Amino acid sequence: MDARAASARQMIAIYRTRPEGLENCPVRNVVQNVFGKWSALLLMVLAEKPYRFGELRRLVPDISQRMLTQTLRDLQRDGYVHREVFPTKPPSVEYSLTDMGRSMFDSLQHLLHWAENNVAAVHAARQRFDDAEAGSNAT
Amino acid sequence: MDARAASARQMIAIYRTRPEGLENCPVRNVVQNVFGKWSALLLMVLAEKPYRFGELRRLVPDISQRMLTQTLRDLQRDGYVHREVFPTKPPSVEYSLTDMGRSMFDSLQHLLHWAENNVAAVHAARQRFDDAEAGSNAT
DNA sequence: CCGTATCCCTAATGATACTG
DNA sequence: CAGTATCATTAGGGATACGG
Repeated sequence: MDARAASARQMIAIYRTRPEGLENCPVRNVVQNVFGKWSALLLMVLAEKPYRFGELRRLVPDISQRMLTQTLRDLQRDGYVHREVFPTKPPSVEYSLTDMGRSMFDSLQHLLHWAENNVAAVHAARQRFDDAEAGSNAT
Repeated sequence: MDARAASARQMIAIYRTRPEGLENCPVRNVVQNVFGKWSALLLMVLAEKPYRFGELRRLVPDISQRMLTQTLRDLQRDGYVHREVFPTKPPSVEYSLTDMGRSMFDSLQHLLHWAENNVAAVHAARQRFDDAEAGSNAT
């Protein structure tokens, strides 16, 4: 608790110390890009093993081709994903995590596991909140 | 390395097994709400200690009042934040992390720290990517 | 002081069609 | 098979003014 507080204080210090800190904040610069609608999901899939473009599409059935391309590109740009083109006919492209991607994913894991183990609790909290809200809105 | 793959496979299994899995996926249901533009930042601040509404505004100077209210409300709804109203005149409101919030934040921490320690590497990766792109676009 | 309501604008996403 | 381009839609977010 004091460890957490100290750690938190240190991080927000970076953020709020100087005006440019707002732009250089790791949370905004780094974390934000992992928090896109599809990023975490794709990282999870790629953490299992490398996959081809079409395979990823099938594994994440509700992503559009547009967002798949774009998200992979963003992840590649930040250095998490490696893109390898095989000059077959027709060409195939394989995506895999880089060392940096694996390193980052290991840190992200903790949160993913927490989520897995606490979906029910979060849903319950929402339920309570919504019920209380409905109650206070009633006459 | 196989631990990661196994863990990842298990998680995406949950996600892709059944159609309703798409909606019940912890990543979407839980993690997504921590990944909003301001959520992680506010959690960091509140992890240090409880704060009043106005204090939070000052600590995160570039958030609008609207988004501060809304983000706090969302975090409260999911059970991470407790909202306590003190009937002073004028009223003051204190926000603090709940036990669940602290538990979740501990898991999020890992990622935040990774980001802190790797901002430079991520920026470097982006630079390389953009340079390579510019190169291939040139004649 | 805290929160809400409104208006408005931009960025994010999806659907669809087309190319190497 | 992978990827791009275009269009249309929506959700996210900022500014401002008002209310308890």
